[in-house]
Amino acid sequence: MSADTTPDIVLTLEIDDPALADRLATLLGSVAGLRLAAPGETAIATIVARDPRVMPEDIALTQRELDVLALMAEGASNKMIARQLNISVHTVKFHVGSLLDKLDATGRTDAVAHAARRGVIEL
Amino acid sequence: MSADTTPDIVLTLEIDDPALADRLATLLGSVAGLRLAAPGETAIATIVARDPRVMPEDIALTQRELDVLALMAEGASNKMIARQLNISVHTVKFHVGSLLDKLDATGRTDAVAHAARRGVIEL
DNA sequence: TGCGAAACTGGCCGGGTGGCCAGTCCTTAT
DNA sequence: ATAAGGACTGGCCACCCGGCCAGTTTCGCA
Repeated sequence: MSADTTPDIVLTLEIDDPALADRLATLLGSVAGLRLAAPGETAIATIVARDPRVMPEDIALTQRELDVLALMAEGASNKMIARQLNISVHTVKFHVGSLLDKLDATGRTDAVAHAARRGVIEL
Repeated sequence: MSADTTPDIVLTLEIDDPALADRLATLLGSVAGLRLAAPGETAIATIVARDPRVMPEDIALTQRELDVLALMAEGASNKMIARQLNISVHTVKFHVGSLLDKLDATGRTDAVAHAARRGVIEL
């Protein structure tokens, strides 16, 4: 019955590696001031550790490609991107084409999805 | 010089609320077996707590819209989606149109990005 | 029993998209 | 000097996308 005004910090684990999840659960279980969420309970924060399987190969994108990619993720059309970056629509298409190649995507939607998955961009 | 075979679990914090980040950093700092990552160091896991800003209002999507949305996120064209779901391209466009409305998106790329942000789909 | 919502389909059309070709300029590496 | 790669631009063209119109069927709910 402490008079502590702040309740425990409730955490959830989203960890692919079972062994790591176990170690963390054990370590955190004995820390006063925080605890793991009960089933169904909504946590205030989440500990994530995804399999870094496909991560290692980070695609080498040029700065300009990253510029275009970011605007693509915002749903911008080639025309809008061209205006934003002060370049021609043709140049935008050129960069988009390069992105489709490097990201192994079939279209701009696929490119954004792939980039997000690989952590190249943040949605 | 302990003979412990397992090194510390290295964590990073990605927390919007500075106060919460502080509390967590303090709590975790005194736990043996884990520590926060040094600047530039790559962590094995990340503790995330995003502002639950737009989260509360979960968009009401029909099952069919979810089907279409999932395939859109895979970069599928309307034609491919139509074949997958055994419906006509017109029907696909119909559902895509509904998705653009509900997700307040300007195009399919934007729709997928919005859906991913709102947790409607997982990339 | 009627009414709305969801799912489905068609035609039409302007504008967007992506692929292909070719070319220039500039900077860095060999 | 001589590549080599990045950024940039143009034209051309088949195809896709999204918006508009209109229509049918099926289901559950009042």
